[in-house]
Amino acid sequence: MGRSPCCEKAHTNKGAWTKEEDQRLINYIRAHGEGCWRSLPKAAGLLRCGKSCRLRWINYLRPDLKRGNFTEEEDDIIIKLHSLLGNKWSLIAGRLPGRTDNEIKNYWNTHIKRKLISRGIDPQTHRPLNSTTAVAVTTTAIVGANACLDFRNSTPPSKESTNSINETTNNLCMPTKDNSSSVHDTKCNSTTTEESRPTPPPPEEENAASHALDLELSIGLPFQSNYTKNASFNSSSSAESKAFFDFLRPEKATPSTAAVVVARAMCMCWQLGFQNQVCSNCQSYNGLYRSSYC
DNA sequence: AAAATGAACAACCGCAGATCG
DNA sequence: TCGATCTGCGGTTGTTCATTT
Repeated sequence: MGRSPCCEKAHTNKGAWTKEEDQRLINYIRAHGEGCWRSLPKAAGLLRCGKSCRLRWINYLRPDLKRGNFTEEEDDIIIKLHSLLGNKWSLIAGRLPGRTDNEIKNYWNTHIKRKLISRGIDPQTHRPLNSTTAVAVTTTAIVGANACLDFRNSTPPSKESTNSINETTNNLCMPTKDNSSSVHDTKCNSTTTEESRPTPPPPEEENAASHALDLELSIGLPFQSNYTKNASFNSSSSAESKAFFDFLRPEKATPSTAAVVVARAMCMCWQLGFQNQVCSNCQSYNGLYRSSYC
């Protein structure tokens, strides 16, 4: 069957945009707003594919873009979010106002990757480069546990996994003083097996992962919002898993969805900025409940 | 000064999910 | 319910600029 091409390729320009093309696109969007990228080129008098127009606008012409170098703080946020989300550039970009997914992706590939490697950290796994065995074992363990909160998988949580998340929510926790534990220590109080514990990373990784960084992913909402108080959470609710993914998209997230999601997926230690100490509840440094709860 | 090399960034491509009729 | 279409995402490629030899 196959799909029709997004545009008539024979009559479209490719390559770098000219100033005139940029101006036409800006003028059109100012007058008519975004939307219907397919018909936009013709309407705006551009010999470009709709996708190309969209990309140009989003990555380069949008007025709210923040150009210029990334700050150290942005670096830390990107690293932290990447460790949670993987290559979900659009989600990461959603947490960095003024930055685009493409920009972050490029920046990751050209700067941060190298930075992490020079620190002896695998940029994909965020673990020490020489601990591949431990990583493999850990990964297996997590997958075996249905990876209930594996953000690196773009598939929304299954009903079962959402259930698991529910069971671990609203538990206030405070960090322990166990500073001897590693960043990724998995002293899970349930079924995590001994062999699933990863090798403790070197102190350097702690910096890289920036555990002390409070990203305010909770948007500062209290747990006891009306939603969280009153809603009878049906763990198999698709609305809830939708809320989770909406949360990761700021333009879609509402205060209620954010509160719900944070309450369900993140431990309180995350919100309180205790990520530099192992938490007695979630048993991790990153505020994420371990998959062993699943 | 010129060529070679590497880094940075813009843009393209193909795919998957969402939406609509 | 299903197919067609649209949109957005992530990976990859191509081009430009800077640095090194």
